[in-house]
Amino acid sequence: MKYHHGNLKEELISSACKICEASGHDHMSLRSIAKEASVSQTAPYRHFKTKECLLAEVSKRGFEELTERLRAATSEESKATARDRFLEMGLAYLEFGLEKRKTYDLMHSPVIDKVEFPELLDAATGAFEELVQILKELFPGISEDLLGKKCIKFWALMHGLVGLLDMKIEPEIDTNASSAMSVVKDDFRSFLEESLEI
Amino acid sequence: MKYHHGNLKEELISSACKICEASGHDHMSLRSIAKEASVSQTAPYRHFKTKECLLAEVSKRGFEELTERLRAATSEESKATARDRFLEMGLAYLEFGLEKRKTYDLMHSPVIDKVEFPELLDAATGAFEELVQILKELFPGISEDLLGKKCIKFWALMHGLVGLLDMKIEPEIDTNASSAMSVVKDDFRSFLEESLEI
DNA sequence: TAATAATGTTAACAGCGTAAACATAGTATA
DNA sequence: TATACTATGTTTACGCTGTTAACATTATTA
Repeated sequence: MKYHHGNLKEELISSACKICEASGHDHMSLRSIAKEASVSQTAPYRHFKTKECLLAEVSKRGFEELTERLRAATSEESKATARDRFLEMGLAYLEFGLEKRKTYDLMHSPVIDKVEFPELLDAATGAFEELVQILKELFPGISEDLLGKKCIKFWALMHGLVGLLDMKIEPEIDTNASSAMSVVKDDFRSFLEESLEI
Repeated sequence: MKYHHGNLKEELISSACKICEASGHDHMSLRSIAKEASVSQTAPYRHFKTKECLLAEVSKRGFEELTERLRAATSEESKATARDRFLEMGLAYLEFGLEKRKTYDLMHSPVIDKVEFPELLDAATGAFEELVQILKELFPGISEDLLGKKCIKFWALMHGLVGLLDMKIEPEIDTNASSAMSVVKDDFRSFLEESLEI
């Protein structure tokens, strides 16, 4: 066991990511992260000024993975139509939000003030840019105003859906049949397509 | 200063609400809440089994206020059309989310597991029910499936918008003019109306 | 080779949620 | 009315947390 770790910063981040997705960000303690990386509890302070800085890094990784997934979904290599690739992107967003729900929560948690972390803001904007690109392709020559509205609408709808999908707030309708949410799931494609209209 | 407070439970809740909206729920300590109510730091334990129970009560109050605002917005006393009252409800939701942003965050925070607090779940469902009612009025005889889809769509859109409205993730469009978000704000009515279609 | 910087550890601090033991006040019962 | 009981408050204490300061070890550089 050597005194100097060599790659501690990276290992702390991946330990933090692991703990975040396993237990949720409010159960992430600096000490548990340090322990996960087999290092003393104050070692992280050589690499991160505060706990929030480490959490910001985890959040940033989350946005980077989201960006990557969105990019893959809309990749032109798939030869599919722009509309289909847009739909794939919607699915990819939803899948990320549900699969990595706890990380997704951290990414949108007010505990990290994005204004204080420009790189995190960039990562988040990067994900948004994937949406902008596919919409520009889908609507060539679209006005900035309309593009903005479509972006916000899609993003809000997806973000809202992720938030609702594992909450149990549902209308008291058709309780013995499938829930309102599963209706959306089953019909996600038309749900998404409709979000293109405005 | 009498030993027995008389109305401590209520005062603890309102102190908690106050601190929540002032500082955000991750800065709410049981001790600071007790201090705000001028009482010893363990006094809350005579009224709440854990801190989470007190937070759940704050969250519940939030959903009750939201429900009240939605109900007021769609009140038939206004003599407006169902469509207009629906639009008012959308505005009311957004206003609540932005005005009481920190409470709104608590209400949707994963730190409180709604499944463990049936009364909280009821309060949240109550707000949702306001939406169900106005949509039933707006679309008489609507099928349960379609109603469910419209509910989810509206709810997700509103929830997503609140989440986005003070985040700075925006597309790089028209940077010298108004932001994409302000476009949505200016055109909120048509944005909302469109959400009725599906 | 010696000084310095980088990166680790240990010790200590105040603030946190919570439990246990105790104190006081209100209420029911004899 | 006296006494027991219950409800509701306080004090004390525990382990966990983020963070700082002081110290130890290794790597780098003059």
